[in-house]
Amino acid sequence: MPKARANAEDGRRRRPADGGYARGDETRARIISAALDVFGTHGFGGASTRMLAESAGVTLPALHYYFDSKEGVYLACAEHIAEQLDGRFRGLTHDVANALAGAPPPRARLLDMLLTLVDGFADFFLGGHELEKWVMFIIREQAQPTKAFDIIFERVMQRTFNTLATLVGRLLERPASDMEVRIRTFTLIGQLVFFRTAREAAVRLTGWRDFDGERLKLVKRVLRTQIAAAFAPEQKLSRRRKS
Amino acid sequence: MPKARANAEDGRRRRPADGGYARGDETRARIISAALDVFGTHGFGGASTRMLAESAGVTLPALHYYFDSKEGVYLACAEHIAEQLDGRFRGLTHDVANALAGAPPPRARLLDMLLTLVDGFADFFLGGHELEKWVMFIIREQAQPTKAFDIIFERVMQRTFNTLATLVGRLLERPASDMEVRIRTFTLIGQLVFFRTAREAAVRLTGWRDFDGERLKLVKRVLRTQIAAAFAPEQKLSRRRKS
DNA sequence: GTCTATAGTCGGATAGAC
DNA sequence: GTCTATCCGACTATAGAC
Repeated sequence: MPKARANAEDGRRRRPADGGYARGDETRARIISAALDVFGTHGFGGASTRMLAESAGVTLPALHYYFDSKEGVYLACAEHIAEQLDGRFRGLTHDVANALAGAPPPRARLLDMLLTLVDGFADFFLGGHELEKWVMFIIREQAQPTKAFDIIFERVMQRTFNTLATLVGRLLERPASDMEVRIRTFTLIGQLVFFRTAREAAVRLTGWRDFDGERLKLVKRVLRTQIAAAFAPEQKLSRRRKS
Repeated sequence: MPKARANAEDGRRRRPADGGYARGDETRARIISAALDVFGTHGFGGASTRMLAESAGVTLPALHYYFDSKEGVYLACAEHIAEQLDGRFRGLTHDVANALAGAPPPRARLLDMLLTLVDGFADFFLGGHELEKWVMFIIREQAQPTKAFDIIFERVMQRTFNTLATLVGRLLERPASDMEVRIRTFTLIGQLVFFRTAREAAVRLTGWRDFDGERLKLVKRVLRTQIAAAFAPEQKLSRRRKS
């Protein structure tokens, strides 16, 4: 895939020295917004600069003016995704992170927080926001990670996962670093994300066209049931102890 | 992505009329084998015919001799994947399908079958076979399905999913067509597949390099625990009844 | 059946006018 | 900052010798 660039600022062109965020910034934003869509749908290799330009309603050289190269546009997309996801997920995990930092909440409260969190993630992953193409962007990066993956992983995934793992850990009375805790956290997320990564299969297997309204409610109910069962006190953990 | 072709046999060139599977069939197989790797890694757009040819150790025109076009190679890959997956999954689900066709097995036996099945799927999705690149091939198709997705869906996914759903349905005392049953089946698979689709994230979050040996055992143990809990008799289903 | 050579197209990127 | 026009390399695909 793309060659690394020798110069400057993640492929983004430096702003002119006279300073000031001129009208061009709106164009810049429009390019990124369109590129998210195009890259998300076709991938880096499948998207052409001409597609990107047309989709953004700008001419081809505009792309190279605002971003040094196609890769520059791509990385700018990754940064945009990281920024937006970070904001969104921070909103979801904010209360949990606070609660976990303070006095240990009772078990019922912990489970409640987890269920609420999963509910929020379900809205995010199953609903049809503008954000939906981003997931494919990220999934593709997992097949062959570029700098874009580093950006998103370090700025969003790591923190969000650790918050979740800490919560799961509390429920299992183990630290967030425990591997069993981390695996369980991972499978938990997997249940949700699969509706997005295997969306076409999901659509065909359910006969649904989307996952909104009542359908979303059904999915959430199933998830709650399963998670509540998985974290039922008697079922706390499997036999083996680590140390 | 690729334009549909007007002619012949899923893009595969008809064999010469003198019949006979000459030496060329070995070349053909080598091309497909290499192409699976290249398409799996780079996607359709990201892969070039030159890559395909070099990787297979053939010259460029050989590609067009055996397959009409780049798309022909791609579709042949899809057929290969469908064929192999079908074989593999039939092996896994064979006993289950038989058991479900006969006299209703006791509940404990049903759960046991489900756990065994999940074990088998875990080996498949987490282990590092030759088959590993295929998953990315399929995941990409979910973003923007082409004929390749139809091939794989109809030949493998549908049947495998329905077997699983039937089993899950029995455990929940509902038909395989019930939406709650299908959703639960879907989340079940999601837990497994996520280790492959989000492999890079999984690797970074666990610090593991692969999911073999003891690590695979840990993942399997976690899955068994969770599934057993989710299908515990008391936890049979959520409140609502359908009809 | 397999090659070399090449046609024809489209890709990313740039020059230079305005 | 934004455009038209264009370069040039890489791409898919084919023609035609062997």
